[in-house]
Amino acid sequence: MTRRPAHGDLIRTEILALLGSAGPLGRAEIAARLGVGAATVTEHTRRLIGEGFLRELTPRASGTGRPRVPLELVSDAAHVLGIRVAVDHLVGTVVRLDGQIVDEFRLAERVAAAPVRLLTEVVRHEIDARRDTTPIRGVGFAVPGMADPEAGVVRLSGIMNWHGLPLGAELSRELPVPVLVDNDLRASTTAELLFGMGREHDDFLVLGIGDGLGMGVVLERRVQRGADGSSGEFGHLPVDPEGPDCTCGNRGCLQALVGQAALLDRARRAGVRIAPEDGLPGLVAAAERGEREVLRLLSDAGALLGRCVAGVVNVLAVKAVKVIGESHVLWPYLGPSFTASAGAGVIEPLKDLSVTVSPWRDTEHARGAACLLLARSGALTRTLPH
Amino acid sequence: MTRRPAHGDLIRTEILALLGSAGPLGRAEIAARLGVGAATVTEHTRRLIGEGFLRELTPRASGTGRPRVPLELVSDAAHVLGIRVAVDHLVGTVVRLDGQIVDEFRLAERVAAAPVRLLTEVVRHEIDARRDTTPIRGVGFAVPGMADPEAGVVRLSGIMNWHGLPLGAELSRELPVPVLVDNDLRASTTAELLFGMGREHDDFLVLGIGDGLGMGVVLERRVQRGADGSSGEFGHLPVDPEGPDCTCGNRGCLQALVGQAALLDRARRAGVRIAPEDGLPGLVAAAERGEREVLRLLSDAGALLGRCVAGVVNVLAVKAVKVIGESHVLWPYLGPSFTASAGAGVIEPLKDLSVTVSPWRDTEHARGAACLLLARSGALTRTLPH
DNA sequence: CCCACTTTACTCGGGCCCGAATAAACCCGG
DNA sequence: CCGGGTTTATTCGGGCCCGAGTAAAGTGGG
Repeated sequence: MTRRPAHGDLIRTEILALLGSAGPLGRAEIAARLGVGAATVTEHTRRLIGEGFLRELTPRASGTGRPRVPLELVSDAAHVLGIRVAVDHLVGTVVRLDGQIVDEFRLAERVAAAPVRLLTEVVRHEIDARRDTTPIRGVGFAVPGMADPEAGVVRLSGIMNWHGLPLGAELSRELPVPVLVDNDLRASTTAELLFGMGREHDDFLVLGIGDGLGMGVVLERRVQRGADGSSGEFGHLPVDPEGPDCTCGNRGCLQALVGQAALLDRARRAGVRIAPEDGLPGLVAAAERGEREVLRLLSDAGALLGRCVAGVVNVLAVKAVKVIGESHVLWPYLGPSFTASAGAGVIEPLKDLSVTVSPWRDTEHARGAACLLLARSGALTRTLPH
Repeated sequence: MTRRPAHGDLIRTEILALLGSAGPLGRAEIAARLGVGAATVTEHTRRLIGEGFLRELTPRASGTGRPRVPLELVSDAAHVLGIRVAVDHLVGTVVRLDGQIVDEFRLAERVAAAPVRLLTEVVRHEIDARRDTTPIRGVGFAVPGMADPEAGVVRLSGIMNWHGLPLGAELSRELPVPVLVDNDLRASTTAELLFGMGREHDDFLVLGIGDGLGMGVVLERRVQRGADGSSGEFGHLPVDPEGPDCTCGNRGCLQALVGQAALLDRARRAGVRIAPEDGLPGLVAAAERGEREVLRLLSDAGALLGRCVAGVVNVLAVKAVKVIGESHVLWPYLGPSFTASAGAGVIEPLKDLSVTVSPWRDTEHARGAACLLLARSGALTRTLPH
């Protein structure tokens, strides 16, 4: 019976994201596209203009009728910082209101042992360096593992060895700006909702293929979190009770069969020569060389992935899937069988399932982390530190 | 960007359902349990009392402080009719505000060919018969197949041979009360949300085991519908690409492996003697006799089901599953392996997944259909026909 | 018996969203 | 150049929800 707040400013956020991705629009068109009353748009835009987030352009007559007044997002009115925390490095991005990255950096630090101290240091440095230009209005952190964004707690991150770490609270104490923490894939899912798939779909899945396999779920334009923020553990979908042991303690998880490590392992055991130090690139290279075993392995993996995704698609009846993650470089080899198998496994009314893959860089989760802030535009207007 | 209405009166509905299942409560306690402001409860209860749906009981001092004024649901203030439409019969229930069934009937009619005429007739008769007692305020229909409750259209029901049948619109024209149409499992899921699992969980799954296999999904106290209301097709989860053909046209669907028909078929092929005319009871009898093959078959089926459910649980991070459907009579034989396998397939933080089975009768979907009305209490207060 | 104290319930002002009515700003044709 | 038509934007009143403050109705101690 816990009534979960829709963490306010939903329409504000939608207006900003719409103008950020679809360019200047008149108020009437904003209302139409968002399915919102015209009065609501007038009221919100008035305030957003006052806050400097929007700007009116000169009216342009469009044939007949009163000319619309296009509203433009002032993209640089606010910047937010997004940090992706990985096991052996950090990626940071400075992101504008329209979701575009204006700056990025990478640090080869292992933060697992003393996350609060190290992250505080990095963020403080970045905030200070930008004090004289567009100031940073908030920081988002994308972490691997199960993170509860409401509480700002990392419930369980095996790879970081964190258990119930109250990262949000501790960083909030140290930092002069709002702090949000979420799972890395959900962060990128949020970015998709605001600036990617969300432009065309209210319901979609985000399949994250990388070290692990994750699934972001968006239903009715809400990123689903599940109990304690532990949703999206697609990699631990049980596939084969007789399958190999998984890091999670169970057997035959999807990830233990077609995760990155599993693919490498199986390729090597099939006799493919991949040097220990170049994992994923080695696999790609082998595929590019046309090694039969690798191609078959990847094709089978794609088919299995497609079947599992089809299962989720059938249950939730979504019409679109976006594929992201560092293993996207394998997509030329996974994709065909994935698409075929997903199509074959999906019920008739969903046969036109759209599967999208787009270029992926390490910065994407960091951008997603920044988008956590943009998704709660209310956080952007808190008073800045003096 | 379609903004979906939360089909109003959400709090009204929650108040009625809470009082219907938890007995008389003071306003303060209602507010606390629903996580709603006290002012909101005052305002709503005032109106509900005015409408005759609630009644104040005599204040009872509870130790110290101002005595609470318990509010009681006037269960018989309104009745709704719920009709389950099955391929070879109809089940009707008259349901009170608290979700209890006050009357039920069963008709061995095949309505597939002329549904509007037959259903109109049945409902009109029932409304007329009750005109002098508590009048019927609305009718819900639970149909097999994909139904879009917003539009009231049955998109696709193979078993009824309906394609895009606008049942809601046509019945609305013929009937003097509000009409709602939904998929049968989602109807029962709605009943669970109001009066069952929903009392303890905001997020849960409803596994429907019967002729087909379905899955109702409740997230953040909302019954998910998916695109065009076609969510929940758990039975067509692709399990084995080499598996048997399924009625849906694909191969190796879960339902083709462990649906009722599949189980019967496999039992017979394993040499178990079950008369053609007693399907499910025959299977139960064989299991009760302790036939090895049947027990193993059912145990394997339970394990497979549990694994598939675990997959969905992992992705959505729900903490509870309710099992309903006519095959619940098999649960003594499916259940143990189901529970074990679901537990084994679920990630660590979800290991305490609660699996509940409760007695099931044919009337349940009909009750669910009635609950569709109760879930939109606004529909109950439309002016009655003269 | 009256006065703190506690708990419950209500009132009030404000925020947010909407639909309908109104105003604004243009086109064009006579 | 003026009024009808059209599209855009704003205003206004109402519904719904909330938090904070206030009133109500009891208890128990001095």
